[in-house]
This record gives sequence, structure tokens and C-alpha cells, in this order.
Amino acid sequence: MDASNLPEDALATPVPRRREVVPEATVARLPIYLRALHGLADEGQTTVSSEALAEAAGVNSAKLRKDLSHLGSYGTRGVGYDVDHLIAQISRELGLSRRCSVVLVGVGNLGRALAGYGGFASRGLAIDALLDADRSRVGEQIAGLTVRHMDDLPDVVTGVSIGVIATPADAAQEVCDRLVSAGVTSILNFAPTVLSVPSHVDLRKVDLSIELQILSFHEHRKAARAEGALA
Amino acid sequence: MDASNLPEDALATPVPRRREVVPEATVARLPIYLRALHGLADEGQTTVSSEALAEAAGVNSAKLRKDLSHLGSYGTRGVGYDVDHLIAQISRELGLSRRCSVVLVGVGNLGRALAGYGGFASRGLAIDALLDADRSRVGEQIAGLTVRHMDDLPDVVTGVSIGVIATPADAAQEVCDRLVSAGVTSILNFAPTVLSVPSHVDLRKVDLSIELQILSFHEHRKAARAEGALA
DNA sequence: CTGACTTTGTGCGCGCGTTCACAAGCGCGT
DNA sequence: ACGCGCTTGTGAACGCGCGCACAAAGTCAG
Repeated sequence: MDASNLPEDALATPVPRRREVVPEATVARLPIYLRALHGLADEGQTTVSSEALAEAAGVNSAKLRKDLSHLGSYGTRGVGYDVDHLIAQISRELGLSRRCSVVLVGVGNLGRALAGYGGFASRGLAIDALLDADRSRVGEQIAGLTVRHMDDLPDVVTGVSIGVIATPADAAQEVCDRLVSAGVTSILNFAPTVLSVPSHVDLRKVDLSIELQILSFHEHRKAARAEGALA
Repeated sequence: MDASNLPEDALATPVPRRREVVPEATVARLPIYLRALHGLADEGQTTVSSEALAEAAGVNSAKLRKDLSHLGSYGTRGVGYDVDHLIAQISRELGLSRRCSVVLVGVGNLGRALAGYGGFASRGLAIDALLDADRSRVGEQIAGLTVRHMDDLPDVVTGVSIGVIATPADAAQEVCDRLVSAGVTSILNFAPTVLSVPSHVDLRKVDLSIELQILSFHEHRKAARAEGALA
């Protein structure tokens, strides 16, 4: 893409050449690989084969190799991948080495849980600020952070930032708009509602009840199949 | 996705249902349609066109029509869909009319948030029991439920059940195994680890930190593209 | 009853993602 | 040095899902 028309890319840049655009499906799996690699590193493993890493990540080994090939050729044939090196490459690809501030809006039950969730900090993504529209909650200490009022948003958002919405559904769109106005270009929405954002903003959503409903469907289908089998 | 544990029957079902197999991608969107329909019903709408419903759900109208066509022909050409009827049909398809008990294991920060999350009950999926391995938490009242000990699991799981794992990562696999032993065939995992289950068990996972890392990747890429543009 | 308008349902082409299968490459033992 | 075995990286086939565009089917006015 942008690197394709650079005449001498591989020699000049300290960073290995970006081969191509990484498919979205691959990006979604990189964090899983990263987690598995950290687990292997903690066990003292220095190298790992695609077969072993795929097993730890719960995916097909061919898929894993193709995913990693989109980042570059970081493996050694006959040996496997160097664990630490691969961790570094995936972390760099995900932008985890670069400082990236995260702003969480809404400190209800879910917001509190997210603020206290340890999985973020261990991957270089720590929540930097907590905001809430309810002034009675402002000043409260949660997970080492002080809750600030929503109106402080412009002061909190500095440079590259990710916004997390953990408010009730009816407040989500307004919060979303204010995040966008403040310059946030990536938003993670936990509120059970459809948000509309400008095209330059990345929006991901996690709906807890939807996952349960999908499981309910499968339970229902399994039950129907069982009844059909004995009929 | 994790289609590896989805059993596939080569032979047609003996049930003379004209309904075909609903694609997984469609199932994942049905809850979104259902939520949008409930919103329309609350506004007093009795019928809705595919265009309007697609807008409310945030999807393409052709996709919505194709999704609904997998359930049957419930629309009226020239008019649209009857809101209440469509709600009933989707609810039936998702198995929400059938009683389906949900067991939540782990009442830490996240477990508490899930227990108090209102989105479940409004869709016919209420959490019926809270379990925890920590005896100091047993007896605690959360969202109208009393926390019971993990050892009570066999008494709690009766009939069709869905298990939700909200424990730390290192306890998740053991909890998962105990759920499976107790007869649970659908599991929703919030712990940041890869779980292995028998092929007859449906497993879905939600990893909060993975979503953030995916957004981090896009931020990183946007920043890199901006730098490349001015170079 | 008829014709014009509206909206559903779907056939079809296309692009993405997954998987198989194998050639290329690397280390190691002899 | 040299072949042998192991593992990576990838070409190719396949299947799925998405979206366009249109025919089928219903409503409504006169």
C-alpha cells in the first residue's frame, strides 16, 4: 500500500517491511496468539512450533502459519518460532508498544468491572481515566483512579486515544458523539444499542446478552434435534 | 470462528420442516433485530419495512431480508413485517420462549456486573444461580440472588442450562470441566484463556482485552498511515 | 376490475477466509 | 560434506457470506 512505492524500503527502515494489509480476521486472532505466547514464555519455552502454538491458541496450525506470514517471515524452518521475538513482533503490529490512552465512560457495575480488569494492563493497554455523568460518583476512587466528570472529557483525551462506553443504552449515543467531538477515533461499546459514528471512526461492540441468546439458539436447536431423532 | 466443535449432520433431519438450517452469521444478528423490534414496539409501531428495520439494526436491508427469509416468509409484500409477529418468530427461533436456566460461576467484579445486567431478563434469559469457589462469598446477596458454593453445582443445574464462566483464568478450565460433568451443554466464557470442551458442548468466548487490542491495532495503523502520508 | 406503486424474497456474482497439501528451507547427525 | 527429517510458508481449491438487482406478490386508488 503506502510502502509499496517506496524504492528502498527494506534497507532504510529499521522495522521489517510491512508485507501487505493484514486481514481483519487475522488481526482478531493476534491477541490470542499473544496471550498464548506469554503463557509459553512464563513456562520458560524459548521456541515453539506452529503446531504447539496453534494448540495453545485453539486454532488450526495452517491458519496460524498463514496469519503469521502476513506479518513477515519470523519463523525458522525445521525449528519453529522464537517466542520472545514473536511476542515483540505481534506487540509491535498491534501497536501495544506505542503508548495508547484509554478512556472509560460510565462507572456502573460494568464500568467498575472493566476498570478492575487486570487483562488490560498486562498487554500495555491500561485505562487512564474514568468519567461519569453522575456528579455523585465524581471523586470516587476505583482501581487507583479518580472518577472525573464527563465535562472534563476534552482535558482527558490527549493524542491517540480509545474510548470505552459502559453507560446505559439511552446515554450511549450522546457519549459517543462527545467522544468523537473530542477527537477519539476508536470506540468500544458495551451498551446494548446501535451507535452511528463518522466513517473515520472505528467502532466495535460487545453485547453480553447477544452472546447468551446465541447459545440459547443452539440449546434450542439441540433440543429440537433430540426430539426429532426419537420421532 | 470456532466452528470446529459444531457437529454437522450430512443427512437431512427426519422432521419435515420446510425450514432450512439457519446460517451462523444470521443467528448472530437475530438478537440485534430482536432488540430493534422491541424498540419499535415500544414506540407503538405495528409494522416495519425491511429498510427501516435494517436502519435501526445497523445493517444492509438486503442482508436483513435474506436473514429473515431463512426463518420463513413472515413479511407482506408492499407492506412490510408485523412487528409483534416478527418478535414472536425470532424469539421462538432463538429458543427464548422455552425456559432456559443460566448459571453464573464467579462473582468477582465481572460476575457482579453480569448478575446485575438488565439486558438478560428483558430477553427471557435470566440468571438463575450464582456460584463461587470462595466460601467467604457464599451467602452474599447479589441482584436478588444468594451466592452458593461451587459444590452445589449438581443441584443447581437442572435440565437445559447455560453456564457462564466469570472466574480468573487459572480456574476457568476446572470450572468448565465441572459444568460439563454436570450436564451443561452451552458455555459462555469470559475468562481470558482457551478452554477445551467435548464436541457436543457449544463454547463461546468474550475477551474484553482482545477487543481493545484490535482497536489498538487500528489506531496504530491509522497513525502509521498518517506518518507515511506526510513523508 | 385494473393498473400503478410498494416491498418482499431470492438468484447470482464476487471477494474473503479457511483448509489441504506440498515444495522450499533449515538444522543435525553421521 | 551431505543427505535426512522436521517445520515453515504458500499456491490452490473450496465454501460461505455479502450485496446488487430484479421478479414475484401484495396493497391501494379510482
